[in-house]
Amino acid sequence: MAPVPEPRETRRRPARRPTINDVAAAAGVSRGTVSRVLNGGHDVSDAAQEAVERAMRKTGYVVNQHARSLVTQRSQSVAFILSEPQERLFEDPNFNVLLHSCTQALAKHDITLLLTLASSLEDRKRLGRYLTGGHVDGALLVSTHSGNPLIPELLARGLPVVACGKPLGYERQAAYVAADDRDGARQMVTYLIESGRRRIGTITGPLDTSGGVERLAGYREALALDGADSPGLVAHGDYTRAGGEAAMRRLLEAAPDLDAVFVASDLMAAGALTALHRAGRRVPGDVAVGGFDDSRIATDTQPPLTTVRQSYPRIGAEMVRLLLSQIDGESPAAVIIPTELVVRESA
Amino acid sequence: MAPVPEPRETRRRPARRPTINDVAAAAGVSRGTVSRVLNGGHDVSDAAQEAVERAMRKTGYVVNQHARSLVTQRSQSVAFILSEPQERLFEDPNFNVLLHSCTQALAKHDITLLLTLASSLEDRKRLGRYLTGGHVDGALLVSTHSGNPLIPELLARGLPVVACGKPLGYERQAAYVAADDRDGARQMVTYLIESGRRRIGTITGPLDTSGGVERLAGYREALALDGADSPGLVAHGDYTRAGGEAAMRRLLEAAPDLDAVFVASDLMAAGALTALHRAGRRVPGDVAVGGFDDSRIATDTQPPLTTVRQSYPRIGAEMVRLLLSQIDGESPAAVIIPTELVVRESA
DNA sequence: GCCAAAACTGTGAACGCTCCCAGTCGTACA
DNA sequence: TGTACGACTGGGAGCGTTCACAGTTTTGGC
Repeated sequence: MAPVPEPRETRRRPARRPTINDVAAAAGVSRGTVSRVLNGGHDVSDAAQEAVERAMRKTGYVVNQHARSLVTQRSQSVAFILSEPQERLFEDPNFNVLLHSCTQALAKHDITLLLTLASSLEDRKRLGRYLTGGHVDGALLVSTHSGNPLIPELLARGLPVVACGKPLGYERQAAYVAADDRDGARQMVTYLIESGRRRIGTITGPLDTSGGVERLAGYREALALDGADSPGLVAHGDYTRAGGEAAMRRLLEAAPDLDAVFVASDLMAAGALTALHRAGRRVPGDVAVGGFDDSRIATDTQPPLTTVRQSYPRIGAEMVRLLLSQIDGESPAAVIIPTELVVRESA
Repeated sequence: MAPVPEPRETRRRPARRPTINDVAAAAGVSRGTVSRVLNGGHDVSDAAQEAVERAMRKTGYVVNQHARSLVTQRSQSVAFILSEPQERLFEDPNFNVLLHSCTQALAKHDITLLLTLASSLEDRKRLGRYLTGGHVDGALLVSTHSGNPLIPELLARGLPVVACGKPLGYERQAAYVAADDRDGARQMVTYLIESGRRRIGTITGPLDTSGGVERLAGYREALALDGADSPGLVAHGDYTRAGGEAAMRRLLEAAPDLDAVFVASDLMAAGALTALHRAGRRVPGDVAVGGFDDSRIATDTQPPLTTVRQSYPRIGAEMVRLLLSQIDGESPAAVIIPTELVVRESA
């Protein structure tokens, strides 16, 4: 009788991937020595070191991360969590900058960044299980609207977490890195006042984000300080271009005589410019426009935007620093990054 | 002597997270029973089931994924790999659609999608280690330029991989899902010919991607079939708007009499429209423009683009299907998704 | 009321690592 | 020449699960 032919799969799925024991055997040393080589090679003779390295190459050994993590309780990876409808973020050039700077900062510590999405409730549940199951050593949170249920869950599990922007409702418990939104807004509005504007409106961000709240607060502070408080000049936007355009239209209707507007993001400011243009107002001649973010958009608009710069590379670096220190057992901290007025042509 | 105060950290980092044994003890059952509850609850009495569930709630138990993965050899997660400079992809609305459809399809199997970035060589190395270390059960690859060193590495490890678009150089070894680029291009160019165009140029994608190569091949096939071959009418683009604009300018210079152009992506086509407009050509009056992708951009241009639709939701779903079947031990396969001509106003 | 089968339960043995301790050398110093 | 110490090595124990198997109890058919 002919032998049964070997099933096809056998070739694709090697019976067993080499373990540390296979390497040890091939190198003629013990498991312990191989492990030492794997972890920095302290207290290993040159001969052993070389034998192990050769054996690893020969066997094609790759460490089994699960086995390692099981004992070290570390996974050498952290999650970068988007719990926002994705499109909005991907559209934002600043998001790319932040993502990139976090990746770089983590790379220095040989930690992999995992970008995870959670748009639906279902997603969020699975993600919660994933994160608290020990898959990652910590989490970086962006776009933290208040009421994000992931925050308390991770906090309760003791998973190190750092938010980008004040996590409304958890400022005391979760670490975060935020730009000095209030001061930036104050700088901008003060600048508008100093350049002679008297009827200054604002388009805010969503008021369930700290950026939305704080920038509005800064606007109010600057105006109250100068006794030029002007209620009714506030319109709410949602950080989108279309939202900014619509808000600007409302503002023009409610206060046709306004001569300046502080917009809480560059993208919304771009929309506001469109609305002003359609309404026949010149910028900055009739109406001065101030943005926020100093994103790539700011230089692409006509005219280029006077705006408030927040350094995303720095924010990313600080987030990573805070996260790593928490992973090392430090208690959570908050960092506020200063903001800076950038004068261009729109104001 | 006063006792040394307990260090602060103790509160934040609970001494030990509860294990399956703690749950078993609290529920008055054995480890095995708890495990059975964890894995579907087969062969577990109602009383035991309930006792275990109560114990899990009481102890705040969460399964340790590393321990589980160590024995099951599965991590219930797959990587979605971007080895491209990120910005380009994030700008592409189709990318979002693909990402979303993959996430959804995986969610049905309770598998988490991990988006990983690898722009630099260094990144790629770390990512290689991460992936082959057993962290993920498989990988989805997008934007696969030929010469991506990650592909052979993952293949050699036997990690299930599915590429989006033919992975040039590894078509035989790696599974992939691709739109029928060649046929789509053929349809478009045939349509241009049939509507009476005679001097038909093309703007290609990068020729180290299968989309670039195949769409050009389709263009050539359609023209050769009709004996209307027109060498010199080919310009190369890079899938960006600016690249499309520049390529169109070159085309106009080399062949001022062209009356149609097939552009290998909608984004480049949008750039081409700008160039044509600047050159004073009317579309479609003087020059017909055909795009590819049917992305969101296609309806935003002036005039809206006649283009070739490839269904990204379907591509994502198929990628996941192929990946899961490979994880189950099937051998890699290729799937070609049909493309469809969408006639709008630009041609 | 008996017996086989089904339903349920507990336990030892992995899974592949790291950590720690005990041990074996060789070397420098008294 | 003895001894202490450092450099290096080997192997047991344990990380928290799942799995297979051997039990024990319950059920159902005759």
